[in-house]
Amino acid sequence: MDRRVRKSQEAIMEALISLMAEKEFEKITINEIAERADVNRGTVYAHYTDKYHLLDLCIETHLDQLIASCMPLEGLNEPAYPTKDSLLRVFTMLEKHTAFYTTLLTSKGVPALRSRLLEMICLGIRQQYTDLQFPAGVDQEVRIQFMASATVGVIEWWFTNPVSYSAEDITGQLWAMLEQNQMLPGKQLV
Amino acid sequence: MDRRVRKSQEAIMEALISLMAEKEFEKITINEIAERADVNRGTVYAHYTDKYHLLDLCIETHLDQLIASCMPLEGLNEPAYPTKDSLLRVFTMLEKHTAFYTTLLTSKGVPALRSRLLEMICLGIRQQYTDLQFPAGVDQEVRIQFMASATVGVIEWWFTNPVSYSAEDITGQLWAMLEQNQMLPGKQLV
DNA sequence: CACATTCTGTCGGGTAACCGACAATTACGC
DNA sequence: GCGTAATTGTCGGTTACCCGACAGAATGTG
Repeated sequence: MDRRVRKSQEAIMEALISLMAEKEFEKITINEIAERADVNRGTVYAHYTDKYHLLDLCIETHLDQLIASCMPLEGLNEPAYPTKDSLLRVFTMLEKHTAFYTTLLTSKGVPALRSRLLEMICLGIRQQYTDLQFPAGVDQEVRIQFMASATVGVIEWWFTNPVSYSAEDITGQLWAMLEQNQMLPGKQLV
Repeated sequence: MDRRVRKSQEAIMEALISLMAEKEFEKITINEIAERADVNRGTVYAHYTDKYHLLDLCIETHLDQLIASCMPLEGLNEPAYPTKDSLLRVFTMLEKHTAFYTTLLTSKGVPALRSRLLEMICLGIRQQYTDLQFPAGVDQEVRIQFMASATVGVIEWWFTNPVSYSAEDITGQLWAMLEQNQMLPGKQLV
């Protein structure tokens, strides 16, 4: 992608996030976004039809990064199913964009991120677990919904609560709980 | 100035400073500068003939900012001669660009900044003191040189020493010494 | 309501940055 | 030494951004 396009988009998205931390989404104007991004107003319209479109792509971009971060690393002999390392990579990415996630998870009137996040995590789990054996007795889709909801809940709590664990800490705790509930195939496979 | 020009120049200058904090000036290449600035290599050449030119303009830009910061503020009834407030503005500006000044004042082989800084301060003092009475017995140019050298020395010490006073603190101390040596016209005028 | 102000979305002309390529020079390792 | 790689400085075609202007919609203030 052209260097200029990337810079403009990054600046515009960052501007929106920083504005959303100050005032509610509906009160934000394209003018403000352009000004904060230090970009001509026309440039905003060149990339996005309106601020709703911008918000959508903003979410999409961050979730894509999140997906990429939990993909098994090539050359490191990582298995195709989730590991504690891949989970840590996700939380590290979340931590890196704290401003974005705290804003969009707490900002009232814009619950768009939470549902997209849950959706994304379900999809990720479903893909990674497709070839694996699970303990019997529970429908696989129910199990996936269970795990995804629990994970999203922990993420939300992590961002909205003043007590701030590090990415390593929270990863360790979440992983322990998932293991404790025998919802990871590790024990069957390793 | 065109928004794009400003952004490019800021990015390039900042890249040079950050590189100078890591390696000596002669080892730095245009490629590295462009890469760090996230700018096409051609853009560097569009603004500067070579890295020496870039370093010069870099120094010039920062000194211009410094000069602007010590100008008497309009509308605040500030006198035309230096005040403690104007000195504080200078140190605040210095503090704001700590990375630049510490790098350029400590980096061996590039004593360009120190001499330009002394020169600039002499000029500033000479201009601001042009209409004022001084205690007799000392040539005015000698006095100016004395004050400027002392000031530059304090600035150098401020940046190169691990003990870090705030801009307010160091301003207070320097002002006290200048007053103590009766080198400020304040007592004669006020 | 009338009025002023701000915001919106779009357009066209101008310009700076991008990118890839090039030959010439310098730096480096065998 | 000699060959390879990196750096330098320049160029031309392409693209994205800037800027000012515009009419229409929305907002808000008397």
